Amino acid sequence: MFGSSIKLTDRQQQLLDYLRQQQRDFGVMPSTRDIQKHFGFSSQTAAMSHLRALEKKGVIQRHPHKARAVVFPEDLKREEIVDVPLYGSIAAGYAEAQQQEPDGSISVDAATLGLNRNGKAFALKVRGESMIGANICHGDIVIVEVKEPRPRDIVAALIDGETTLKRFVLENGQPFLRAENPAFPDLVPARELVIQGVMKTLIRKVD
Amino acid sequence: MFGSSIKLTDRQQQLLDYLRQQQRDFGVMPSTRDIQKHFGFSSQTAAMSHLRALEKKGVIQRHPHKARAVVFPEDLKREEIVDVPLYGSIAAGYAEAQQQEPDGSISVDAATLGLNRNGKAFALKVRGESMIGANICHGDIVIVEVKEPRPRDIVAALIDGETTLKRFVLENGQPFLRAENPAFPDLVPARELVIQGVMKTLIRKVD
DNA sequence: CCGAACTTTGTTCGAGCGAACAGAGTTCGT
DNA sequence: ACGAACTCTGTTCGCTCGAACAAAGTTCGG
Repeated sequence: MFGSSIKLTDRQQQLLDYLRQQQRDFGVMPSTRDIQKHFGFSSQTAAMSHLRALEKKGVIQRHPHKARAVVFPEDLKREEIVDVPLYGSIAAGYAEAQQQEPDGSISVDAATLGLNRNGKAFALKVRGESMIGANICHGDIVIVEVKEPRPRDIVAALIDGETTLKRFVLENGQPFLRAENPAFPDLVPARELVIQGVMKTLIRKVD
Repeated sequence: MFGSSIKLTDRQQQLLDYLRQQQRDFGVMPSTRDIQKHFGFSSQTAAMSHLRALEKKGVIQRHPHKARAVVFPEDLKREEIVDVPLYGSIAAGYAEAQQQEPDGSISVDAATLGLNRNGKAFALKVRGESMIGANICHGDIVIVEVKEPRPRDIVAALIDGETTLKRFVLENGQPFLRAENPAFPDLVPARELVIQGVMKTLIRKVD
């Protein structure tokens, strides 16, 4: 992408990997003494020199006179990340509070998701082809924000004790759900319509 | 989701927001003395107590006896995040090295993307309906990994000085590109076929 | 072969920083 | 009105940690 392609020494690469691993595993950067011990240096100065070298090559940034103050530049440029729990399916009874165990988690920056940290959201794995007319396929992952739907929104709704994706339609003051597939009938709610949220984003992984 | 719903005091929320903001802006956590100064406390102990309270409520974790060692639990559970540059379009001549300025950036965890830090990738905004048969719409964002395509892969290819998305097909030893839309003809390469990468993931934002 | 960059040693200094303790004012629910 | 939780003060102790300096061994390209 740019000038970061200045080559690193073997040792410098090792140090960088160590920094990254520590940050991932503990969330905190090692001090120069931590580095010294990990690499078996007899002096912190060795660690210091390497950090200085890495900083000169632009792969890290440092805040002078602050402890454990090594930063990766890419982390600074990054937007805020939000974590969305992924449910393979949502069982009945958990319509309001998602108290189930997630099947995993999806972490994306808020900007591409169109969400903020406050808005509750979850991800749902699509089953079946009932929304194929909206180009939503079996196996796709849909990010759903918990909020009131507007007409024509695609929503996650609780039907027969199972969450499915449908389009929310309002005709003559009567709300109902419509599949985007001629093979599926409209669904007029028997009693009440349990809408769990509104689709905001779609993610599809190809093999 | 779980017990993190223990309510925070106003002051505790302010402190948490401050921690988050500092981490975003500088990549480093504030020390107790930084907190003290920021809130105008006359003693660090106030900061200490609040940190302890936040830790007890589970919204932060701390590494005892380490400097600036406050961690957000969600950051620890999170998978590795990779940043993918987004290009609205890729002009000719930049087929190999993406030396253009990105129109933005997408940050997603590696697991969701199916990529690792090493593999080069970029994101592309889809224009037109030529892949509608594969349920890829105008306006979708496609993550493309730079690598050799296998037959039947969907690829980003350079055609007439512009990058487009097509299916890579191999028939009788002859490679060509096929749109997933009957209104578009097959594209047999005049001279050579410039494949920029293979589609790995699709992201669609709905209004 | 010579020098530049990389790598490591050994030591000292002083500010950074978490931790602890005793005490007290404030808010809020019951 | 009583207590619990929240909030803040003032101070001291001692490890943590970055920084600096002088020196030298190692690797490697030209």
